[in-house]
Amino acid sequence: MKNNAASTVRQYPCERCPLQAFPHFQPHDKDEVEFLSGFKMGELVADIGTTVLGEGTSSAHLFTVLSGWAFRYKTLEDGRRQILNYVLPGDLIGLQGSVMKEMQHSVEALSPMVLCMFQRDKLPNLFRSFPSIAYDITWLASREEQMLDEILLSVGRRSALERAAYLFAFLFQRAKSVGMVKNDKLMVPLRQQHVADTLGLSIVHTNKTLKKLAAKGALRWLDRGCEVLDHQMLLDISRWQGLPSVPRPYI
Amino acid sequence: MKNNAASTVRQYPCERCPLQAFPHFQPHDKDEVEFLSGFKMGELVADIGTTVLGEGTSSAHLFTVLSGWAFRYKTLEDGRRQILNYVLPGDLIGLQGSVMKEMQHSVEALSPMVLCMFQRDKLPNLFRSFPSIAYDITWLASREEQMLDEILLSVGRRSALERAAYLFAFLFQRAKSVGMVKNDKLMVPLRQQHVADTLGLSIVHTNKTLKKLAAKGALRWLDRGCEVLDHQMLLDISRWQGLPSVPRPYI
DNA sequence: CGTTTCATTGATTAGTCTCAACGAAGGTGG
DNA sequence: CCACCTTCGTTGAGACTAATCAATGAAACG
Repeated sequence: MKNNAASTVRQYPCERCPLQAFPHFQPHDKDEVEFLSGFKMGELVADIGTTVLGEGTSSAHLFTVLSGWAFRYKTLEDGRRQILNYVLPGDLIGLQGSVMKEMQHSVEALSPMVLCMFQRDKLPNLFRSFPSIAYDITWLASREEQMLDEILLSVGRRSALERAAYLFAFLFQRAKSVGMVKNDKLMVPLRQQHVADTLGLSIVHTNKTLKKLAAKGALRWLDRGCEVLDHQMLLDISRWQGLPSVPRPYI
Repeated sequence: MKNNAASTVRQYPCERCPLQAFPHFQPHDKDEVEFLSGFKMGELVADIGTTVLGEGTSSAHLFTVLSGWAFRYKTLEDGRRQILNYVLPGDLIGLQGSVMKEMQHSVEALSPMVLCMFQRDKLPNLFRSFPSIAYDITWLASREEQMLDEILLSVGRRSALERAAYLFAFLFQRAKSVGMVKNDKLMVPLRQQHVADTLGLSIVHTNKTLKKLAAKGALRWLDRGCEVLDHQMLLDISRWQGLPSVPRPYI
């Protein structure tokens, strides 16, 4: 809930975008990099707990995550919160705010983050000048929808244990594709409250469910956050076949 | 589950697109209509129960609904089904299949439908030739994401009664914007099984929940389908403030 | 007119929530 | 450096929500 000061610098020129390093990220050609370089306004460095984008605001820029974790969420009037999805490097946020009137959800940092910041007014110009990048944006929007479809299936129809297993298998796969998995293990910077608000469960029942997964050796809960230990077991428990592994764009 | 024969005719030229009639649908200019006319391959007429798009297929065209109701869904291996969203006139379906490898969900007709069918290979060309239409497609993708966000919030965090009320308030608003609401009442062509699979509840509990809404006078269950009677009551019960009412594009 | 689909209802069980209390770790201010 | 406070994770008990099982009637379908 904090809204920490966030500095705006420019550490990574687009020619040396850190996202290039990841295997299935499709490279841009020279013209595109040049255009994006002008489209980019700067970088936003955000601390843990910073609200990067707030529901109801229309100001909003468009961001690509360069490093760090965040989550998207909505709340009901009485405070009940639902986490909609997680945001990892290469993900685009704020498109809703750019394309529609205003944001209908918020985004909060789970770890220190660096974000690449774009000017939303220039989006129509981008569509005119660089159809290939416009297509990439649509691709990313489509992927977000696909992830939401899976998450909704999970929350609606899987049992608590399956749901939890699905969540960590999902995060593992996404994190792996951006080089965050070391030694086939992953550290996820979440509180149990985040897990509960993702799965649509109470915090107490979430705790009991996580204990079961830990007892099976699928993961381990640490002081603040959790370590995914056995990705395959999580896939088995959730009966999920995993994300399609295809080359993906980024902007 | 039926896959009825579906005929392909061309009853509505783009210049006389039936979607023009709806108040907040943004009109296209002449150039756009001309282009869309070439982009359009024909019309698909689908019966109740027809699978318009199937999970795992990549063939898939891109469709805009001209009339009728459908729903998008995913299933788990053991048959548990989650309905992800409903599809009404003006909605675009099959974008995932066009942009990514293949469809990750299915779409089934709830009523007789007429769909406008586009050739997916021409999508990159559309992005090159008509950035304004490309932008509209992105707008529609963003709107779908926004709807999914709300539905996920509902399934994850609302009680059974609130969830059911939200569903019918949501359908009422969407249907109203495409002229389906007469006399402030709406007929929704659903079985209780559809409602259950949308809300993530069992059919028995869904039945009991719907009875409560009916007892309050918010809706009425008929032989096959339901009539929404009191939209305001549904809004109150679900504590939902409704969809933003803004002009929207269509293709 | 038999068969299937759909809605309905009651009884029982299972899963999840709420309430409550406590301990451990980390942060803060004196 | 210590004392206090807050946050976070953990656990048990009891209450409640929703699932499952089972049976029935009504309407649609062939």
